[in-house]
Amino acid sequence: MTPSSDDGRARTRPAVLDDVAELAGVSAMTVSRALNAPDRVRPETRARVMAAVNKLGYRPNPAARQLVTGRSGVLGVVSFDTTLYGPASTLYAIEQAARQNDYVVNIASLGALNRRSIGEGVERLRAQSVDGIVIVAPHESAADGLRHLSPGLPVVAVDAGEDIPVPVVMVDQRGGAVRATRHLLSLGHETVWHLSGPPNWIDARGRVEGWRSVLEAEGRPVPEAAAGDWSAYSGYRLGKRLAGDPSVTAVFVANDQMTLGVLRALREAGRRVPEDVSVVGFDDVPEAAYFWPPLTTVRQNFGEVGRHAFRLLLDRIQGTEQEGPRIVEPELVVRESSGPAPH
Amino acid sequence: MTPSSDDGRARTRPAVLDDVAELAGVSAMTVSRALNAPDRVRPETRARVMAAVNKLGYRPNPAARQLVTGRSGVLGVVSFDTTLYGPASTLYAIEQAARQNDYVVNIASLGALNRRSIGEGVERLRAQSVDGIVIVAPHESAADGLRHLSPGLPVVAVDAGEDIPVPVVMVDQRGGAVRATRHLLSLGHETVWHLSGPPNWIDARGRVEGWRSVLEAEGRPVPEAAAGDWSAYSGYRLGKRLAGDPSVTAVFVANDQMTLGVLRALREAGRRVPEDVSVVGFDDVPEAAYFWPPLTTVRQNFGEVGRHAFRLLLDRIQGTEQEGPRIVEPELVVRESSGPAPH
DNA sequence: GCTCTGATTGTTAGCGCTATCAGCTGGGGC
DNA sequence: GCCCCAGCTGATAGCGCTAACAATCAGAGC
Repeated sequence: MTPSSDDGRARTRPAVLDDVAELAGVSAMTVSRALNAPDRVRPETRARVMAAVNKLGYRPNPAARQLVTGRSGVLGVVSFDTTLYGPASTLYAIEQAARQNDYVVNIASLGALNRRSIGEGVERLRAQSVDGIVIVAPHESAADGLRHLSPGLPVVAVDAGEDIPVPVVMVDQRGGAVRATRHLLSLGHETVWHLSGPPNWIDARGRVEGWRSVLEAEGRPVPEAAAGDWSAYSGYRLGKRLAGDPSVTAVFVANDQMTLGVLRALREAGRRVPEDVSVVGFDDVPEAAYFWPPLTTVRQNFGEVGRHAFRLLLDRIQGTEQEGPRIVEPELVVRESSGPAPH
Repeated sequence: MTPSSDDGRARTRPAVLDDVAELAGVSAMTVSRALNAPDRVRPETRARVMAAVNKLGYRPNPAARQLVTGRSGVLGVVSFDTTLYGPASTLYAIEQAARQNDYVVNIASLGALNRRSIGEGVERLRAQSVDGIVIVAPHESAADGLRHLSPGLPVVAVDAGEDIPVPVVMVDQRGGAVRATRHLLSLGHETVWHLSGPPNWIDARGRVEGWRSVLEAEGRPVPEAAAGDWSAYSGYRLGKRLAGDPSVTAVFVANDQMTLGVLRALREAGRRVPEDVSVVGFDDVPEAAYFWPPLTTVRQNFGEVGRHAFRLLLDRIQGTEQEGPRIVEPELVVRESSGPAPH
């Protein structure tokens, strides 16, 4: 199992293929085959080789292997701020999927989101000879950056909108927003206000579109949407403005963090949730069920997104261009922050 | 800047060192030097080489370089659940620091925390020939796993407790808990209850110790601490029990997520915060200021932790064994969830 | 003029592995 | 008996790069 230490001599350098070959009494090539294509070696020989491998604690040198095969077994993930729940969860899912397929994951977090930084992230990974890249950056600059990619490396994107020269896995933001808005209308609210995410974020846009489309289809007044920056602080600030307007009875907020701020603003203004105002968030972060009141929100299945993205990338790397699912449907989770419209 | 495409011929294979050498009219070695040790090449020659590099869009092959130098420029980070705020922030900081020093980061997230999984994570990274590893796993099993590491690879740990055969960067959990507890006592509370994290987590233990030590030093009654699992749900469940006991006027909770659950439990029981019960959390997640009421909590500077860990690892890789700071002091952030004891 | 020195460049070899083809064996078909 | 083929193993070469040493050259010193 572990390198033997029972032979008295101190270990000088790590074992290489030739050491194993010598110990097993075969050629280096046979060792290589025993490891990489076991069926092409007689079982008995294979057993001898494996014994030698274990005895010496041999580990293949990936650099040498890559040099000759051209593949590294490493995937790159370019992402913005992996501290946020969404990107972190997606990254996590990609990493899990990658591990199960014997890939490791190399990350390039971006300090800022713009076309240049995306390009830099990709270049940094490419310089490491990754076999493929997943770009998690649901921002319009990402779309922009993706159009200027140097070719020759499999790339897939997550939540990058349409009109992109690479395959994209996305959550149906629009659909999620539609569900949230319909839910509020179905509770008797005359219309629904919206606090959006930053307008240059792809998913923020999708949510605005979904929300607006429902109101328009139903012939409801469409209040102006104010944009936050995803933070609880921005939700609080915008929420204070909304709280002062007694005609506001239903608010759909772009994410759960902002919603937390909105809830506080409403409370400070003495408006009860859901009796006076119904609130619906987006994401379903693990804490959403413990907000006060427990938050009705739209759950994004980031795990599924990550797994699809990995699968799509793997297909491109292997040239097996089967079309996997690329749209993940979010799900409305009704809790207590939404209720019947006050009369 | 970009590979030239003005030469008419279609690009067949990526340029290698010899291609650059030929175009520049020098030997391969000179190109290598121009790239890696610019002062050892005449400026004029260097300029010719760089021109050829740009013209061909040449990128060094890291596998080939690694094969001969023995260094990969890759660091590994082993971490448990990078979805959580703490690990995610630490990872992020490590990655940023690594980037600034021309390292890239490979991640190995663990699905479970036990001795075997830690070993597997390390092995997986080691199999990729990383130059060093940071282990972010503040769990007793990590400590255990660290004692069984195969040697020969620089490793540092984050929050791994004492008694570990590798250098450790840690947040002074004890100190943070002491500050939180003293703060509550200073507000006139007779004693402080504690809801802890899982007992086999190193930092959960440190917080318990700090809390207990203050109560003992002050001769206050030491209530039994109940253990949660870091989740808001567990905080809610444990909080309900505390909420039923009217003698409870001050609670120190092991992290902010659990605190969110506690706040909800108290509210449901009709106990006001901070008028009836003061609550202090730990971590200062970005949302803590928007809890209701805004949360008094202990801020951990994960960024600093990550940077120190990287620096420490780099020192070990380079053999420059200067002692950097290894303890990061957390800071009490007083907001509105703590107040004077009721009489 | 001649040697010596330092700056610059080139040559050789090899890092550890696998692709490719060659060699060897034994058994089946004729 | 002979050939052929499949099954297994080995020899050789080379992936792209850099460490180590060798070679070259101009100018300094005598």
